[in-house]
Amino acid sequence: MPPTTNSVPPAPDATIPAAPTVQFTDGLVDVFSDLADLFGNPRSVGAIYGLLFSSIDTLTMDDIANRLDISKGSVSQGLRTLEEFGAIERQIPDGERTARYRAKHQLKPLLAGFVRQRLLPRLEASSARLLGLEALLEEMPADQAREAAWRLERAVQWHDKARTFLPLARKILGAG
Amino acid sequence: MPPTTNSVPPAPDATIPAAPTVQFTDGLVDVFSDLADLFGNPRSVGAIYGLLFSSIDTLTMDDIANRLDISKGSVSQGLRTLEEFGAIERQIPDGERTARYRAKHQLKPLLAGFVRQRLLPRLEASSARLLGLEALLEEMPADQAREAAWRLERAVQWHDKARTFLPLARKILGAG
DNA sequence: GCATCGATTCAAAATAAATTGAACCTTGCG
DNA sequence: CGCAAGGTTCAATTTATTTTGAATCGATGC
Repeated sequence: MPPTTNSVPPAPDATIPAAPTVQFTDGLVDVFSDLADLFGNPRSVGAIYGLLFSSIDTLTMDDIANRLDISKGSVSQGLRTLEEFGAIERQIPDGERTARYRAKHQLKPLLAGFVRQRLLPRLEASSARLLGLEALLEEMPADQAREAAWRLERAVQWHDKARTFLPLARKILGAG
Repeated sequence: MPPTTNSVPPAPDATIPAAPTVQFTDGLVDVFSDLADLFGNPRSVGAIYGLLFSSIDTLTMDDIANRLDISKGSVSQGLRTLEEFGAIERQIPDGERTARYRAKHQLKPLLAGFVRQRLLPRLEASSARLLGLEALLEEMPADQAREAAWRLERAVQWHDKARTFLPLARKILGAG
């Protein structure tokens, strides 16, 4: 065994106690990855949020990429998404050049941002499409038009209900 | 032009009026495909529901596969999903062998089925995972454990809130 | 029994989505 | 300026999901 090796030998007393903390973070990262996936977001977005959520200190892009073992590109995109949602905060300490990130630990911003950025736009696109179908009713034979009309109305009602419901949901859930 | 051709020549007066009705159905199929996708289901599931939703008559598997131009396999799977959600009804008329399907035109069964079949199981899996992390707290250094504990509690609270909220949402939305 | 029709299954193919990483901006500083 | 560090973009790749369709199942009637 060469005495001049560069490798860092395991320092039993110092490093072993860290393992549960690492596992804990990994667990939260996994849970948030699953949640992101459940709601139609890339798992990496959830992973980044989970890591920030579990971190005491603020983290840089490189910290995140290294810890999660994903590319800087993914981290950049994921952080952008989370910032658009309003789920995290960016800060650049005075005199430094690299940005540091922290998670907001409330549910409300995350939820509200997700609803605003992802859900509502698509719901509204569907609503608009439905309204466009109304014009067809006049061109249809009368008997078919009658049947079509109430189906269309039903679908429009759903959309309206969903659109008015989402802000309400934010309020009910948002207290956490 | 051979007078004995088999091809069906367009009968202007009879077929042209049908076009708007076809367009109408296509429109609903598209909208429901988008909604299915928005909620993490295959587009074909939405397309099938949209077609049934817009149809006056009940349809068979073959009707659906032909009209949407998708394989019987996809239709079989999509119909199963929709039946599990409770969004459609299957019936086999007396003396016939092929099943016929109709959409339930209420939002409630569709929503409730989706929540029960897709959302809750995954939320509960996450909750269980979080509880498993509690055991790690005891093995962590005290200062880290304190920080970890309230983060974990926060995440658990979200899950609990979401789980109790979903049935409520069903009630509020379900009236349509 | 056995032949047929309707329906389901699931491995393979096609398609869609996420991730990578190298090229490219942008900013701050000498 | 010109350089370098930090960050972003996006075409190419990898990975995940959906769809297909041939094989199979199961029920019905002969």
